[in-house]
Amino acid sequence: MFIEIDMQSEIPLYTQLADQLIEGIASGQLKPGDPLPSVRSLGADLGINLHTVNKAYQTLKQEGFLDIHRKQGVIVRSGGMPPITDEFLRRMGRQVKSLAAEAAIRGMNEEDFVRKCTETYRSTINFSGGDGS
Amino acid sequence: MFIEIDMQSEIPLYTQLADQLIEGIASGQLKPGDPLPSVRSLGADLGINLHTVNKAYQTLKQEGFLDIHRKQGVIVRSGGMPPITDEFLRRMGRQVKSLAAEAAIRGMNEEDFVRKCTETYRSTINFSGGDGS
DNA sequence: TTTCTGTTATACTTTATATATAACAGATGA
DNA sequence: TCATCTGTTATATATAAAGTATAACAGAAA
Repeated sequence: MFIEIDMQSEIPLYTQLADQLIEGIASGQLKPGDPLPSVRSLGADLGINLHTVNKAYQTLKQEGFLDIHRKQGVIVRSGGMPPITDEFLRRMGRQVKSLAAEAAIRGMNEEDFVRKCTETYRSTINFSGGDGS
Repeated sequence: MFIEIDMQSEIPLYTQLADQLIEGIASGQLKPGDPLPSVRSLGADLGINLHTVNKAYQTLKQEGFLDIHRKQGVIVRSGGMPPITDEFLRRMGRQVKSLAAEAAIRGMNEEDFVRKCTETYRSTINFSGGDGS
């Protein structure tokens, strides 16, 4: 796996894990139907508890990014990803607003702010593992 | 004050307060040199403890957005706001990356994502209280 | 039957968040 | 001088979040 956990970070471990799984899906490193490691093996790999892994899995299952079957285990959802919701737009708006305010105070103008957001979006969805087939 | 605290939110109270003060500075509702309410009066106004207010004030003082003098009390920093730092760029990059990944998965393309960021930046720094003088 | 799976349950520790109360020293205004 | 307000510090408490540890269960697979 490509997951890297920073034990010194102030960001909760299960949040770091869930974020990186989301980013893996967005970048194409994880494709619909792809199996994920078991909570025990991934926990052992990352050096964290299986319940911490399970909390990340459950969160992403609840939000519709993962499916968990008795047979196949944990897989990336293959029946279509969740759409844009009002809840997501509100959450994105709140976080971007907070960042934009601090950026503006620090002297970052609209052009630079938007450029940074654009570049970040592109670097997030474009991963070298993708092929043009 | 224009501060509104949501007691039901999962976001810590001192974070809500600090965020809204930052947004007040960015929008021009709070200008350099402007005095802020005392920790006791603002706490009473918002219905929260003075230590919670103090934690928000201390955080913003530490980051360079506020000054606290024995005489003038708490005021918006008038000697120049903190610049763009590597730490800020990293933090912004991390948060935008997380949002961009989820947005892309949910079907929001680059154009819509960037538009939302642009509109949010503009609505953050443009406040009706500003005049063109 | 053994092994692996997700899941649930219980218990525990540590940290973060928030409040309550009190006290102190500097500054202010009557 | 005296009362009041300021930020600040200290102590204590309560609650929740985060993370770990251990165990057990039932379904599936070899």
